Amino acid sequence: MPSIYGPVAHKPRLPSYELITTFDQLFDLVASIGADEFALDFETTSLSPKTGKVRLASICNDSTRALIDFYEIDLPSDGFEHCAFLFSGFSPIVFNAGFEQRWFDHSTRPGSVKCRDVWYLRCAMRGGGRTSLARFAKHELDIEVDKTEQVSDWDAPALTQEQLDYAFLDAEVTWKLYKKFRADADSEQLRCAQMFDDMVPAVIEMEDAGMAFDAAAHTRTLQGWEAERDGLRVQLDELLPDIENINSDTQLSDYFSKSMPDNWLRAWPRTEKTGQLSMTSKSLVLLSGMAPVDSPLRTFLTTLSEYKHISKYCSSFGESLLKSVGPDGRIHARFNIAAAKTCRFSSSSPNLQQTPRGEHVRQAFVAAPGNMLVSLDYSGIELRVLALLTGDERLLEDCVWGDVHATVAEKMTGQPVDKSTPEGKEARRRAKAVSFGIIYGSSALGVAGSMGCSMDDAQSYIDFWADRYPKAFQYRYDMMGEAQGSGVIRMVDGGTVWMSRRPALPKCANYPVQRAALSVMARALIRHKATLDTRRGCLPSPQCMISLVATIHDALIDEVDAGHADAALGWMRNDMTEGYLDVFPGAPTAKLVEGGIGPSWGELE
DNA sequence: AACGAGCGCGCG
DNA sequence: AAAGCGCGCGCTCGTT
Repeated sequence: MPSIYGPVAHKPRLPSYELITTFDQLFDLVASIGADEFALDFETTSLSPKTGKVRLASICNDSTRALIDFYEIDLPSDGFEHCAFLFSGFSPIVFNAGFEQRWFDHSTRPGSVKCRDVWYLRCAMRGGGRTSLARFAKHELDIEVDKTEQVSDWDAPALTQEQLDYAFLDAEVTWKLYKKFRADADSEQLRCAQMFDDMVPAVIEMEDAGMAFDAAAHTRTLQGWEAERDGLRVQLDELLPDIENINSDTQLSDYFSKSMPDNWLRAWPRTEKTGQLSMTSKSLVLLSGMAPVDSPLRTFLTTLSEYKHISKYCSSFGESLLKSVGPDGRIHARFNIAAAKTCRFSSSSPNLQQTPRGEHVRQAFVAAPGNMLVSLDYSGIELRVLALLTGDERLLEDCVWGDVHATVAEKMTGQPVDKSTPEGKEARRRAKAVSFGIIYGSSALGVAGSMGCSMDDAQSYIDFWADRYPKAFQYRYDMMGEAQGSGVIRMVDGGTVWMSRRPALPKCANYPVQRAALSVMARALIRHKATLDTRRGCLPSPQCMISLVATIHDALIDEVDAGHADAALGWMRNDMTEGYLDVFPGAPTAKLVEGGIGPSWGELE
């Protein structure tokens, strides 16, 4: 078949590449790559294999530079579908592995091609984040990648020279980036990068499955919020009719700056950048406490706080969540691997990780008819991994066999804590704030701020903590020392995180802990995906559902056929336990996970 | 009209 | 320099 592009020879103005238009050429190309590493990039006619095709694949390493046009390949139809198997056993280097992986999995046995992500390699070496290939290339290579062709028509019978060049450039840039980071990577960092790569199949499963959403029930919930919001709005308008937009913190700040006496303005917390009066819920409650009981001002401030709360639900978790529901009645959120600096996941479109626990939002995330949701979370995982990272026997013992917060509370108050009394609950809550302060690297100032106590009291609480858990306490300073000495901190999974020139204690203290918790979840997720793949292969009826649907930092959620819910819970418990042991071999597993089964996210027993 | 900064707040 | 970690998103407001 003659090529519509004419002679394959290429204009020299850009680094040349071979245009592949026949199956034989492709076969030879793949054979010539052999075991060598190579970068790969697809141009596709849509974002999903369900609705589109792979038009181009560009391949680049030091000895091979090729661009494959699958519309030209001399096969009956849809070239890529029939050629993808040629890449079985290969591990292409890509940017944004989830994308290329989906197309391979659609056309070959899932997992037979395992994409490796150059961005995850960078994350393993420097710490996580999100970027585009263009920004990545600009920052690391100072190469400008013009992305205007990215959204061009990749379905056109004949592609323009610009389209072809752009397509190849992405693979070339990916290869250059990979070489740069691979040259500096040590084996531990590579082990970490592989962990991120290995998470990709689980993430694809979660994103593709989505979570069923009861839009009708949520619409009723939203109507309730809106009625409450509108009622509060009427009250606010009656109390302060001269504020044009009650939703504007700036206008509120201006109003109070003019109308309130100086002693109020001195007490009123300010915002960080612009110094206007803070309108946080905390500030409003603080200020309302200064106003006389039943005064209009007090009523206004408390009502404003309530109004802002319910407005938040309306704007962030009302219509926008309903709009996120796909044609299949499910919400397909994204789970972004290593998106946080600590390489924790982030979630977006929508951010499932910020779904409110209250106001019946989680009840709208349901299992489809005939299914149940199965969920477990690691209990107190951050304190637990802190104990394991530091070898603090007493902290570990308290995490595993006791109640850390109650123990710290007893230490702080000098009295036994009865969790059934309000005093006991309050003491435990305050102890929890201290322990979190330690994990976050707080100073006495921070602890005092979060607990609403004096600096002296806060310091004494911290001293109690340091006395009981000396190794865990000392760890924070060890990590700061490591950061100051080397500029990086080595994480438990082998990855490293670049720290700023003068690293602050809070970050040095927290990053390794937050990262260790992520590592545990990552190992659990990888194992659980493998378990579900195996179990699905043994099911009597193929339409019987067992799927990962979400991870919320320290929790996993599956949706499963009701008849398999108990079994799935057991598999999940085992996978989460083994994932934890992958990171901390031999660690105690008692009371490690808790959770249950239910018809919705909000009703798990 | 589009964009970014700033703020606030939901979650772990 | 700030000094309790990590996110994403909706809103307002000034700039382009």
